[in-house]
Order: sequence, then C-alpha cells, then structure tokens
Amino acid sequence: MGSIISIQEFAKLSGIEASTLRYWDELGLFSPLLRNPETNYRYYSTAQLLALNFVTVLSDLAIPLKTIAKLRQDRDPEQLLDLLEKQEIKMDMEMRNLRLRYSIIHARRELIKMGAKADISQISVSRLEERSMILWPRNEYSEDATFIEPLAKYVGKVSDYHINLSFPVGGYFDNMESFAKAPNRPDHFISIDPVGLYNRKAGDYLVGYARGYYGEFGDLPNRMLDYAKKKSLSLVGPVYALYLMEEFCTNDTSQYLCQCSVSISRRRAKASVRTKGANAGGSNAGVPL
Amino acid sequence: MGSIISIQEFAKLSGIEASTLRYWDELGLFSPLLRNPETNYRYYSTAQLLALNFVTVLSDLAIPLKTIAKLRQDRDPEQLLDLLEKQEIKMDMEMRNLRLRYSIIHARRELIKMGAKADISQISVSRLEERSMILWPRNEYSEDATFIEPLAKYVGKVSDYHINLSFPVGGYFDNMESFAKAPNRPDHFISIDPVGLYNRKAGDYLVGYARGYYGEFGDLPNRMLDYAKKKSLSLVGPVYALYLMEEFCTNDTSQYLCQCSVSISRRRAKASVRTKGANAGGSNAGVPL
DNA sequence: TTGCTCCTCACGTCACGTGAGGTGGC
DNA sequence: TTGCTCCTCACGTCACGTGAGGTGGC
Repeated sequence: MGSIISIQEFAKLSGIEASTLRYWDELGLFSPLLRNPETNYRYYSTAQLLALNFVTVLSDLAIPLKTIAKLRQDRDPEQLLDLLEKQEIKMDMEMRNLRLRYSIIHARRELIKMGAKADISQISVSRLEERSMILWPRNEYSEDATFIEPLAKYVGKVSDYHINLSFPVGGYFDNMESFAKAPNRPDHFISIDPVGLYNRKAGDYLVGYARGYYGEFGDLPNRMLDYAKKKSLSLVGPVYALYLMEEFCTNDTSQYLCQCSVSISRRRAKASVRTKGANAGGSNAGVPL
Repeated sequence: MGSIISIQEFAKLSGIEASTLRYWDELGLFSPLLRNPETNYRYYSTAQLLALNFVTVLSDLAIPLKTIAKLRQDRDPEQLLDLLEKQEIKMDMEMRNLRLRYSIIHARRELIKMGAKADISQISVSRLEERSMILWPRNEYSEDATFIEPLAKYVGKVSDYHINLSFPVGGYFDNMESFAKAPNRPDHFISIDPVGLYNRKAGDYLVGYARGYYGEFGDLPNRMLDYAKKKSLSLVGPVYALYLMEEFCTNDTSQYLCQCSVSISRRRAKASVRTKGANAGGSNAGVPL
C-alpha cells in the first residue's frame, strides 16, 4: 500500500498543489486514502501517486474534471479506448494548430526584423531569399476604391480561398508599369503564408521602402524607375509590396513600412540570362525574360 | 476604411462571438469604430478585421487580455519582437509537451488493445515486437516488502532518473528463476516509455497472462515452466511483466492484467543460435545465450 | 509556549456564456 | 404591428488561488 503521508508531502511528490488536491477531493474526483475523523486531516498513501496519474494525464488533455470523475467511478477498457482514440484525434488537430500559430509568429518576426535593419532611405539592388506566399484572386476596383478596400470582399470568404488573415498581407502588381501607374491599386493581394503555393524566387531585386498607410508610396515608384534607368537595369516580372510593419507593431499608421521589390536583369548580361531562362521550366514569376 | 457593419455581421466575418466582442469592448481591448449615441449600437468597419488579428493572434497564444490591451496602446517593433521571441520559446515547449502527452496516450492505447485481444487463458509462443523502455535502478527489498512498495522510493526522484510515471510501469526479473522464486519481487521496475534507451528486442517469446493486483501471478510461473519443459524450450534472458490493464482502465484491482514474457531458444536449434549469438554485439538483454 | 501544518469557508480571478428585461429599426 | 437585432446588467461557469480565522501536533 505504500507509506502514509500528509497532503503537503503528497503535493510535493506529485507536483499538484495542496489547494488543488483539496478541490479535487471536494469534487469527489480524487480523495485521500483516509482522514483523521477528529482533525479532518487528509492522509494519502504513496501508492496513490500511481492512481493520481489517471487524473493528471486526463486533465492535462483538457478533459473536464467532472467527466474524469465519472470515468473513474465507472471505467472499463472499451470506454477508455474510445476516449483515448478521440483524444489522439483532438491532439493531432492541436498539433497542427500549434504549428500554424508558430509559423504566424515566425513570419511576423522575420518581417519585423527585416524592417528594423533595412536602410529605408535608399533604393538598392539586393538579393532576396525565396518566399512562399498565397496569391489571391485578381482585384476589381470600383471608381474611387483604393488599396485595402477590395480586401473587404474577401474577409467573409477566407476559407474558400484558403486564406489566413493572420499572416501579413501585401500587394502584388503585374509589373512595374502597373505599380507606377496606380500604386494604391494592386492587381492582387498576396499573403506571406508558408503553406502558399506561390513562390517568389530567390534572386537579385531592385528594392525600395516606403513609410505610410496602406497604398501610400509617395514618389517611390518614380525613384525606383530613375534608379533602374541610371544603372541600366531592366525590371522584369511582378512588383511585390510587402508590409514589414503594420498594425501589428505600431499604432501610428504613418509609420507602416512597405518593402517594394521587383526582379532585375542587367542589360549587359541579357544574352546569357536569356539562355539560362530558356532552359528553366516552371513558373515565370520573378524570372528574368 | 471599408464598409460599416453591425456587431453580428462582424462576429460572423471574424469568427468571434458577439458576446466576446462586447467583453473585449468593455475591457478597452478592442472597440467598434463608432457607436450610435442614441441607441448605443456598436458599428464596426470591415477594415477592423485586419486590426482584430492583433488581438486574436496574441490571445490564441494564451497571452492575458490585459497584456494585449496594454501592448495595443503602446506598441513598438522592439517590444513586439521581444514578446514574439518569448512566445516562440514557449510554443517550442508546448510542442514538446504535446508530443509527450500524445505518446502517453498512444502507449496506453496500444497496451489496452493488446490486452483486449489476448487469449489470457493460454500459455503460448508468440512473436513480440521491439519495444523501448526505461529500466529503473535495481530494487532493494526489506523483509516483507512486495511488488509496488519499493516504488515509493522513486516517486520523489523521478526527475533524477528521467522517469515519467504517466507511462505504464511493469516489473523486470533478471531471469525465469528469479521470477519463479519471488514473482512479487521484481529485480527492477521498467516503464514503457518510447524515449527509453532500454530495448526489448523483437523475437519469439514465451508469453503468459495473469489477472490480479500488482505482484499477484498465481501459478503462472509454474505453468510457464511446465509448458517450456513439455515443448523443449529453453528460456533465456529477463522476464518482463507488463501491465496491460491497471488503474487506468479498471477500478477492480483483481482485474488488472499482466503480460509476462521471456525470450526462448528451441533446444534443437541451439547450435545455430549460438553461432549467431557469438557474432552479435551490444546488449545481452533478450538475446539467446 | 512556539512555530508549523492543516482545516473550513468565503471570496477573487480569468474569459467568457447565458439569460432577463427592455428598446429600436424595417 | 411583428419579428429581429441590439442594449445593459447580473449572475453562472470552470478550475483553481488566496487569504481569514481557527485548531492541532511536536
């Protein structure tokens, strides 16, 4: 039977607080082996530490204490097998969920870090790493609609498009002309979601930054075009406008930070790039023509 | 700004219940864009669905609502990076924890299923699969101590031995003689823990079952010895007494079910087994001599 | 005698959920 | 006029945690 110990000792050995043990006793969920009828002191046996596992394991699984109490009164192998099977399924879902939340945190963190170390005053040519995203359906704009307004159409249908709004959202423009013409009207939205099938290829990009609310880019498009002209760069493929900092990390909408990038090909190297491009299969996105 | 919608529409689009939205408003955590001063009706904008992510993402991470509210008032990139980093670490631990709980459930389920389909009246020779376990330190018995009593010595020191009592516990006997002599005094305890370094090898075992409380085996040891004699089997290596059903799935201690197994070598095949055995390195446990 | 442990009882906490009872818009 | 939505206020729920005030054992 093991030796007889006080509630405090039992609490230490089991890792369950004495107040919790009293509560479980009150519920009829788990009671001490015996009580002193005069002092009402609770006495547990060390053998009860094994029996306690029934309660702790199941309560760790977020099964309500009342359910556990019923199960303890009247348990048999089949009933328990049923419960455990359900739990395995539930925990599978929890695991997926946890991984999803983890990747949201991770994506956010990466973007904010990029924003913190960026020299936002300069236009530059930089190597950007591969990045998985989800490309939303093509936007349609009414007369005076701007940047985030078409977003409202999607919010009710996120599951239809497998969109998760917890990941950062940015703008996608078909090409530099489209961006320069109407920087506050992206052709698509794009979200930075690691399970996305759209892939922004790794490579050299012309990169510029803009501070301001969604769709406010100031003279950035022109500055990017000027820079490209001066350096004889040709800008190919879509423009990505990714918000590195938005409502997630600041209250001040004028401090939102957007990274705009577009793939480049140097004119002098055009011929050799073309040869390589002809051999490469798959998506054209971000690949020099 | 998006369009203006009622609390019910906002609840539908966001997946957050209206009562929860009212509670968050009351806390000052997340308030509607505007209210009708006459009717006190709350009106949200669809653009707020993006801002809501700040709250839902962080509350999904089990961050207290008051902390989220403070953060929303006064947020900056560094502060948020700090928080997210801490969260990543916390979620890493959660992930480990979830995996551990999963494996506990899984181990329990496997054992109960084995118990349910076993023909417990028969002694038999069966193939058993490989199984990872943790072998505890050698037991020492006082005069009249039996099976689970030495267990009490370990319960306070589980972390010293890397033992997790949530996994099923069984007995380990050095050999068949030790088991037959004192079936209620295992030489070691052993727990069925998938991270254990002790490995019960796959192979043919003499297997018998006993119903009864810890350490009660009735005439099982003798029946196993008789069977081995009749079939000319030699029993080699340790005896494992694994509880397939115990307090976890029944209240009736006399219904506990223990599977006892010991590795066999057929006498006729002894010579060839010996040759193989001489070549095999590593642990002797369960390997024919 | 003096801490120390233990007891009960009541109330607090956290994040909601659930009516009751009443009002406003189409 | 009739549902329907929305409001506030109060109370319930779950699994404890935290004293207050008192008693018992070494």
